[in-house]
Order: sequence, then structure tokens, then C-alpha cells
Amino acid sequence: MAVRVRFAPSPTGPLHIGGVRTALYNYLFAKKHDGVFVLRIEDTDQNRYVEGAETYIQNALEWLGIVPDESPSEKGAFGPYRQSERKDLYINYIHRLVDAGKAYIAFDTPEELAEMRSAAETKGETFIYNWKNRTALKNSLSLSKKETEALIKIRAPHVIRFKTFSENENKHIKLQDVVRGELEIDVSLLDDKILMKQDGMPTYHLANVVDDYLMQISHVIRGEEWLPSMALHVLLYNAYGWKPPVFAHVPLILKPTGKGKLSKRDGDKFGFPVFPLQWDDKTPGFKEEGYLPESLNNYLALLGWNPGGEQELFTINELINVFSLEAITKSGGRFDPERCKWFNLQYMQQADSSMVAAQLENEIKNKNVENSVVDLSQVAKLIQNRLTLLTDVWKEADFFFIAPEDYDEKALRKQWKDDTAKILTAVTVLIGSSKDTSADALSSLIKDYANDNEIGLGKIMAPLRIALVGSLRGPDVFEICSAIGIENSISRINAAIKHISG
RNA sequence: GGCCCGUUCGUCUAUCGGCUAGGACGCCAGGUUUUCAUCCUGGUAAGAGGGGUUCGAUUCCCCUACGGGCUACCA
Repeated sequence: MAVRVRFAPSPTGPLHIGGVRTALYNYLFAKKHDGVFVLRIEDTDQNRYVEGAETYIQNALEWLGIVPDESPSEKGAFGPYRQSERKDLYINYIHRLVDAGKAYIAFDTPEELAEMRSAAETKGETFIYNWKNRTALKNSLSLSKKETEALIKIRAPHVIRFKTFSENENKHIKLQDVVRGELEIDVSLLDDKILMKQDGMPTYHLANVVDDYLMQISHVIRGEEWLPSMALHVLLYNAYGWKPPVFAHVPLILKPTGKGKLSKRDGDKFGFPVFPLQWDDKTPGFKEEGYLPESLNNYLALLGWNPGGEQELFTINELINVFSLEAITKSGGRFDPERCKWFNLQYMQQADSSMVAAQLENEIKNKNVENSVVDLSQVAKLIQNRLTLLTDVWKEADFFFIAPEDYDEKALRKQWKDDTAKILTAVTVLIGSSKDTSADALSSLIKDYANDNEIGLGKIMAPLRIALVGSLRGPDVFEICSAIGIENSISRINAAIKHISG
């Protein structure tokens, strides 16, 4: 059987990190089996539709490299891929169920239902619209055919409900889930879910089942929040006489600490992104925070799935190779920002340094910094292995472009001695006369000088660094010297001497 | 409240009845880097509790506890 999977978000906001992982698993599974990965937009709720969300979802998947084979923008043979554009189709399928006596028309208003619910609650009971009370409520099962037709004729607001379970049927059905194994569900406890809303749009449940069937979806890989409705979905497949797909419910991603599902607010609270890309002006995404998509994929893949070995770093192709639904974890996983960062650090170190140079160029442009002497690709190579996030570049390289204006007090107290000014002045003379300005040449020049004059290298290195950088940080001093140029270095040293000693 | 799912170091996880319970993140300690970061080495730390089944249970079953999800004319 050909593998066809789908990722089916609703466009109610930015794609969440949990959604990203679900999409990733679908993608990996599809690619592993030479299958097709479908993106379907589930926009049946017109009230919750958010402008720009669909575009966001597509952009985010593209950034991550989890690109669908079929989607609203990448047409396939099973479109349209937006549920709002498939309305007529659903109506048709819903009426089939009504005609077959497997669904019915209900006239109860939301207010009436809410009232019954709260009435039941005050008695300590739960109101469920199902086989026990459906004949006592206002619907085509309790009303006569004439009454029903009359109501339809005057366009009385109504919904269509699924006759989930009837008294003479088997109460228990068995479900198969790849992740969880066999589940036995008492379907007499289920309610008669609404298939078509008052506005004529189908609900998620109906549209989802019909689309998965029509789009020939072979495996449904989705979040665990759908596990409770799996029985209903299987019942719907049965009602149509369709063979259900294989189901795999993946565990949820939980907050780093505390309780519950990871939410947008957690990102704000703990200072890490929860969306792949920036959504509104306030909330930067993983991209803007300097995470690489490969690293996010790698981290997320391993949060809730594990191939069994001790390997941690996987390219996307390696992930595709070893991915299996059976190896998905059963329990929910906490999102660990620290571990996520560690993965990014690994990928930063392996990245092409031209990416670092490009980022540097952006920063310089954004900050309106003048630069005519410093070679960006040289600096990129010097700082690359010091970066955790791509956006760390400025933090690690600012001093290459901007001379220090003040100097670290603590470092000065410890490292700046009475004779430092004299020694550094000698250093300026030395490097100023050197024809070879490579880091190696400067290094041996200074080391020879220290040797010949019996000056401890420590008396030179730390002050020199302070003079050039402003504090005790950064790559090798001579590399810095060489990168910013001799002229520049000398003027920084003189400025420091003037500022500190005199 | 009802229904469903889950439970191995703080976190992500390995183990598919026989282990001194392995790895990774984090943390701690050393080392390299005459700075800082990276990096290297070592250390820290776990089978929720109680019953069974078995020669033997982290692994299989039951109960309890705890955690999570669902319970909309939302997905």
C-alpha cells in the first residue's frame, strides 16, 4: 500500500513547536517509505480563522525543510487542500449518513444544551447527548417526519448529529494504535457528535475522516490530544464502510517545568521561542533567535522518539533512514531549552563559515557600523566555534569593528601594572615595524621580545587583550591584532594607555 | 466529576525476564586555551508505592498514587 500521510493544522495562529514535531514525524515517515506528505488546512471554523496563519504555516515548514508534496500551494490530485473549499463535498457525505439512518437532524439550540448541561452539573451528573436521551430531545428521531420537514421548511436552525451508538449494538470496540497498541473503548459512553454545524460547515471530525478517506491517507500520525476521539473516527469509517487508516498518536510536548502542555506563554516566561518563525512583533521564533532548522529538527525528532542507539546527532537523511512509528515514545516529554541549545551549538560548529560571515554582515549593516578593513570571513572563522546561536555573532565579534570605550575594571586591577604602559608602547613599536602581519608572525615577534627582555608573557598578553578588546574575552590576541590590522591595533593600544595610565 | 493515556537519573532517553541499569543535556571537579567560550577527562544522579506471576522482575498482571489529555455547533 502506498504511504500517504498528512499534517492537518488549523490556521488559528502560528505553528506551535508540538505541531512542528508532528509535521516532522509525518514527513520522516513519508520519505522513509517513498510516500507522499500532504499539508491540509483545516479551516472549518470560520470564527477562529486568523489572517496570515496559513501562510505562516507554509513558510515555517519551508524554513524547516519539511516541505509538503501536496498542499494548497503545491497542487496534487486530491485537492482542494483547504477544507473551506470542500464544503459541498462534506454536505454530500453527511447526507449519505442521514439517508442511511446513521445520522440525524437536531434542532436543540446551543442555549438549551448549555442549560441542560449546567442543570445536570448541579445534580452532580454529566449531560451527554447520546442513545440514552436522544429520543427525548428535539431532533428528527423524536419528532415525526412531518414535524421535522416543517421545521426544515421554515429554515429552523439545526445541526446534524452522528448516531454514535444504539442500544442493541456492541458496547465495546477495539482500536489499534501503533504507539499504544490495542485499546478497548466503551462506545456507549460517547456522545452523538455534531457532524454539521448550524452554519452548514462540517465539524473537524467529519471533515477529517472524509478527507483522509478521499485523499487516500494510509497513516494518521497526530498528537495525543486526538486519542479520545479515535473511537468516534473509527465508528465514522465503519458507518461509511471504509477501511480506517493506521493510527499513531504521538505524545505531547510539555512545559520545561511545572504542569501541562507547552504554551506560548511559557516561551515568554522562560525566555525561549516556541514558534519556528516570528509571529507578531513581540515574539521572535527559533529562526530569529539564531537556531538552525537542522538542529531544531534533530532535537525535536529525539523528543518523543528514539531509534535505540546512542547516536544523538542525525542529519535529516539519517533520520529518514532510521525513523519508525514503533519507536515513538508513549509518555509526554518536557521541552528542555538547554538541550535544544546544545544541539544548535553542535550544528553551528559544523556549519559553513560563510553563513556566519553573512550574519555578521547583516549585523554590521543593521547597526550602521563602519567597516573597511576587517575581513568578515576571517572573523567568521575565528568566532564560529564560540557560537551557540547564530545570533551570538555580535556578542562575540563586536570588538573587531568597534574599539573599546571603557575597560573592564576588575581585569584592570589585576592585570594593569605600573610598567604596563611602557611595555605596551614597546609592543606598538614592534608590531608597527613588522612586515609580516599574520597572527603567527606577530605572536613570535612578541614572544621573542618578551624572552629577550626577560618580561613574563603574562605581563603582555592580558593587558594587550584589555587594550584591544576592553575585557578578557575573545579569540587569540594575535588573531585579533591581525584581523583588525596593525594601524588599528596601535591606535587602540595608545588609546588604552592614555585612558588608563595617563 | 466522567472517560482515556502515561510513569527509568532534575530533563531527553536505552533496556524488549537474568545489568556493576547504558548514553545525552544540565550540574560539579580537573585539564587544554597565558583570557573567555569551545574542547577533553572524570564525577553526580533513576526503575512512583504496594501486591501478585516467576528460579529470577525496571521489564508481565492487578491496585493505589501522581502526571497528562479529552469531556464545545474548536481544532
